[in-house]
Amino acid sequence: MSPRTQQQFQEIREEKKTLIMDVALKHFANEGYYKTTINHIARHAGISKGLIYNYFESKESLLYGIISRSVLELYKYFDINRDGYLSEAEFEFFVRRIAQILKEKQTFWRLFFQLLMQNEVREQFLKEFLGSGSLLEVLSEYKEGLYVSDIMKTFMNYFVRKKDRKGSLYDPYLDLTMFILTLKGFAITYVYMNPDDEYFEKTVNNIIALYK
Amino acid sequence: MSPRTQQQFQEIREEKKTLIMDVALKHFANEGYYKTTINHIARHAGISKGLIYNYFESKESLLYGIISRSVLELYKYFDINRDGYLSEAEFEFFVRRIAQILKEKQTFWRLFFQLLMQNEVREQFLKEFLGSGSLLEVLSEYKEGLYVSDIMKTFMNYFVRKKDRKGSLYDPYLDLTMFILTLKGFAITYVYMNPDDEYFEKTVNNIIALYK
Amino acid sequence: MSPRTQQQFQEIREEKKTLIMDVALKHFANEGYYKTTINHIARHAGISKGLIYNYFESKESLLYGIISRSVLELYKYFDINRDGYLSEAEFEFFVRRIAQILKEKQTFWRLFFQLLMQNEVREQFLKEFLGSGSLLEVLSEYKEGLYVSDIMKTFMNYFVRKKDRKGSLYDPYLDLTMFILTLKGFAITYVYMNPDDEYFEKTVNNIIALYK
Amino acid sequence: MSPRTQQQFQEIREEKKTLIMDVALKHFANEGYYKTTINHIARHAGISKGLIYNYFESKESLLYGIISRSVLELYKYFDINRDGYLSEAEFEFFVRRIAQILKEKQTFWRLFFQLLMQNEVREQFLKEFLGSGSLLEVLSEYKEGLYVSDIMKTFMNYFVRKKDRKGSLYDPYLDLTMFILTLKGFAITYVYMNPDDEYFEKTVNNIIALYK
DNA sequence: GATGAATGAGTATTCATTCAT
DNA sequence: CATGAATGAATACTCATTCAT
Repeated sequence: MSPRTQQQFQEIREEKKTLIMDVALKHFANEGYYKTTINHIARHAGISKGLIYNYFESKESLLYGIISRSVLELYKYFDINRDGYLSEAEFEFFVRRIAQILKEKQTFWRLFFQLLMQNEVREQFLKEFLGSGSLLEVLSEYKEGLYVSDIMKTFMNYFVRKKDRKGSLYDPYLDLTMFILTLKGFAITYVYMNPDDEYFEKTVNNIIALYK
Repeated sequence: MSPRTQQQFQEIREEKKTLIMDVALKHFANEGYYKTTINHIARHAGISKGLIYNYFESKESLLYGIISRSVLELYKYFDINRDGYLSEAEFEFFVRRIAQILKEKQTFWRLFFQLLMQNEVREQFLKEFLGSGSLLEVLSEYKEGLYVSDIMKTFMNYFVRKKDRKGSLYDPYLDLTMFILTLKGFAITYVYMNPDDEYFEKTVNNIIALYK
Repeated sequence: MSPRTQQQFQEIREEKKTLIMDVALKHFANEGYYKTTINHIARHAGISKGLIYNYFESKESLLYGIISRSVLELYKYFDINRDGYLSEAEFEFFVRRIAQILKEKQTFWRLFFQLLMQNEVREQFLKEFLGSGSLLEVLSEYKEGLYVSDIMKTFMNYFVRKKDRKGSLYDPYLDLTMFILTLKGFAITYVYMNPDDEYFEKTVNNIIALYK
Repeated sequence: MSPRTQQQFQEIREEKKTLIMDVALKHFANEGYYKTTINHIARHAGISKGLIYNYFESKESLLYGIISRSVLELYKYFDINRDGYLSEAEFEFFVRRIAQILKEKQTFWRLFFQLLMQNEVREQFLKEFLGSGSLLEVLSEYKEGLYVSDIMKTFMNYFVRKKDRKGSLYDPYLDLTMFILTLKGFAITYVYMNPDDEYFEKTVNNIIALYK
């Protein structure tokens, strides 16, 4: 009979928020943001329409919430060393890590690429979430100037160093471009496929072999 | 003052249809299919809402019309020989052709990838347009069984033949996968960039060098 | 540590009720009844939404509570003698009293006039609160028949008696109408102005001079 | 079978806009702006919800449309001479005119006072519609400095001139304040009453007698 | 063929009210 | 007594589509 404590309320809030975001992500990713109605999300989450608005200001802010959450998780999962130096081993680790995250968060990546393909959303989206240097940058675009972000500088540095091994004809910028473009192709290919496909691993190995 | 002939009518019809599709494509690609209203299209095409329905049954069929038209054009532009044999020269030509089409039809490709990223649309879309073998298949997915389409068979054949040159450790299926995945990454990278970028050509050459 | 007595509980209840009504009045008056949400009131009162429903059955009954309270206060503040006789001194006192109450309860009067201006609310409102004769009647309307309420009879009586002084051409009903109408104009003018305006007092004196 | 001309469309638009505004005004004035739903208006106008949005951007802009229209009409009906001079005859004419407009546009005035009584609306409303000097200013407030508007200056001038007749003790500013306040009381009294009331005319005459 | 007024089903959003704790 | 999560009916607004002219 005693009222719920502040903490209990907090827990309920967190759980419900998570539930809503999980369900929404699934449907946004599969049916598309516009085709997914708030009603639909509520029904599949087993809650009322109104409750969603208790936790999120609008459909759009729900979308932002989902992305923010995933971006934060990405940072935790995946923090490249910021000294700007990437060893070959680290390079390989990086690629494998991306592949792994792609598997684990396949649904999020579907949403990510979906938004990325919409010109209008794209602009705002990139500005909002790619400011601080991240894996997302690698998989989206790197338009702003010349690889300004930390992660891009780190990679550039890595490919420049390869020049010593590869000879003077080697164009590190081209190799970087090719690497990122290949990574993107890889991501987009497997984001809609069963990642247990035997060629998933083979492809990863091949990319590493090509650009290490 | 003489009444228009049947053919003149036909021409007017075709012109109007083209106008509508051009305007619609531009807005679908840039603002997104859902965010683009029929009203918007009509206003920008300088015609009335009703007229659009004179030429297209629905918004969706307008979308289909646009895609069909482009697919048809693709066939004209780009018809790989159907004997299933692809020489090295033809392979190179094929890649350069894709790059060129990407440049010329950049807007269409933006729409294409946008739709491809939406799971639900994707299914129906692929079934509708990829049945008869085409470049689209290469840039989308090749889920249905094992490369059933003609074009895919042709490519598979090409990469299998490479085995003679590359030795028995060479996995033609992996190479094909890598090639297509790279092509996809290339397409997605440049679909939103200025194609006059100097690295556009360099990248094309590199892809050819890697997979020829 | 001793359990609270019945009376203490009662006092707490009264305090909370007062708090809620005070906050609600302020917001109803300033932002309008419809634009003011229960949530808003709760937040500004530093309590929970639910608690409001512990004290008031509904938003509407909260409104009624506020008005009832003010009406009761008005009676306390301001009880015209019921013998139906109003001396000139009493008349003057009455007008000054109204001006004073207008100053002190400015917020309530804002709410009062707001409700009065809504035809639908108006009907019900007037029936509910003006039945027993009150200052409110003077400042709202006096439609029901011919001045049936006590206070109106008293005033009518006052103006009729003035006829002796003013001569036979004098129309006491017209003078009463003018007096009340002027009072209303006065109220509505100052309900939104700073009542420390120097013309506030001057106007009061003028009204008294005109209708005493 | 020939399509409608541009002018026919224009006429339809005007008619429908008028219809919608008429119906909306009636309900806004009687049931209140917030209690009146778009659905309600549509049903009573015998049209669909959607059509209202074909003519007005939002519920609020419908309200603004209604007010603008009436304000424009007021200007046409009622244009005080701008030379700043008001003869006694013109003064009388002015008061009678107001009374007449009050009768003719009773519904509008109900809406007007309703909005005026809502603090929040009030501010924006006054700024929007009272800037250029008008009857509305007289019946609302005259807060901005010292009667800056033309119409107010004209009146001030009128009352100042009265000083010659009334003697040096006469306070023209007080008299103006009283006049306007009385006018307001008059308006508010009759805006909800049957204007055929015999005292309507008598009151008008009395106001003229008092302040001419 | 061409127009744009008209429709209505659908969508996001709000908010008074309830109720388990 | 007190809390705020939860509900759902109601509301403003959108937009593809129809159709009379």
